[in-house]
Amino acid sequence: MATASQDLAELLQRHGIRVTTNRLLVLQELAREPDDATAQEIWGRLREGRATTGLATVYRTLGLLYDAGLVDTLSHHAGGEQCYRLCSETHHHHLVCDRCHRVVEVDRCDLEGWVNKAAKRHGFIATDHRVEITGVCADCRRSH
Amino acid sequence: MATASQDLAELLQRHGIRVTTNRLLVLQELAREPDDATAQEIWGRLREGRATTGLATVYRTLGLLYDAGLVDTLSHHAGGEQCYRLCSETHHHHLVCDRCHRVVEVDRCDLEGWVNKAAKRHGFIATDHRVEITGVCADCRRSH
DNA sequence: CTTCCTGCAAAGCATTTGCATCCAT
DNA sequence: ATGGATGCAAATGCTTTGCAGGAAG
Repeated sequence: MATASQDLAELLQRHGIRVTTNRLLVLQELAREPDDATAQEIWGRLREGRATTGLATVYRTLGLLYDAGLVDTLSHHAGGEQCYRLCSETHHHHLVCDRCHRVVEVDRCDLEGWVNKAAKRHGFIATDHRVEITGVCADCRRSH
Repeated sequence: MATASQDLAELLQRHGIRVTTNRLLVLQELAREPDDATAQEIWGRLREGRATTGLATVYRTLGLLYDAGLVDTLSHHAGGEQCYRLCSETHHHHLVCDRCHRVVEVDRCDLEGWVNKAAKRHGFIATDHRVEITGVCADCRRSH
């Protein structure tokens, strides 16, 4: 049986990214929790452990993972810190809770038709699209 | 007949924003061209004219206009400079050209049904949504 | 007159980069 | 071996803030 760490290593290799201790640590941190995290948060958590990883390395790694399409970035607080989040490698959208900032992926996307029509109406040819739905999640609704 | 400048002044007043020379200048600059602009670009253009407006004032003004819902912000280059753009005050979405970065508003949005269904599927109650379609505009397609 | 606005310079903060060293392949 | 990865510190660049003087109601 493959360990989680081996899975992550393979994930990197599959994307032509050299496997290093730091990269696995960052990836593990991203995989650990469903919520998103800033570069500085991830760095903080690594330092709490025995890791000596530098902040610059965390940024470099996140950039790499982003280019490979393994993480999404969301900017909750416009202009502030960027949030990173491990994501599925297929087309999907985001559902963000206004209160707790939890992010959930919406997988089934059947908007291609609508998107193409809207684009065409303005002379565009659509190549991609991105939807972000904001609202209140079940937990937050219940707890108030 | 009302001048453009008077229209802009009324726009500010209607939103409870004090009318000042600088604010009108920034608003005029935003209104002048359909493409979006960064704070620094706007500042540069004002300085090319006779204005002595400070960069800080441009930022303060844009923040004000944003809070009032008069401008949208887009961040093309994640983490880089923020782009501002005068927008209609009603619900709409964006169509962004990958090549020239032109932004067009998509007004008719009939996605509420889809959005609510997607949110409900994950236990959310949707309060808002935001769609960004990327593609290639007619001009860019023609010129290549 | 009083409150808010503005310009300037300085501060703040997230992110990037230079470089010597170290590690993966 | 050798090219890429890393830690650290310094640099960068966007944005915000403090403050004294100026404009709007």
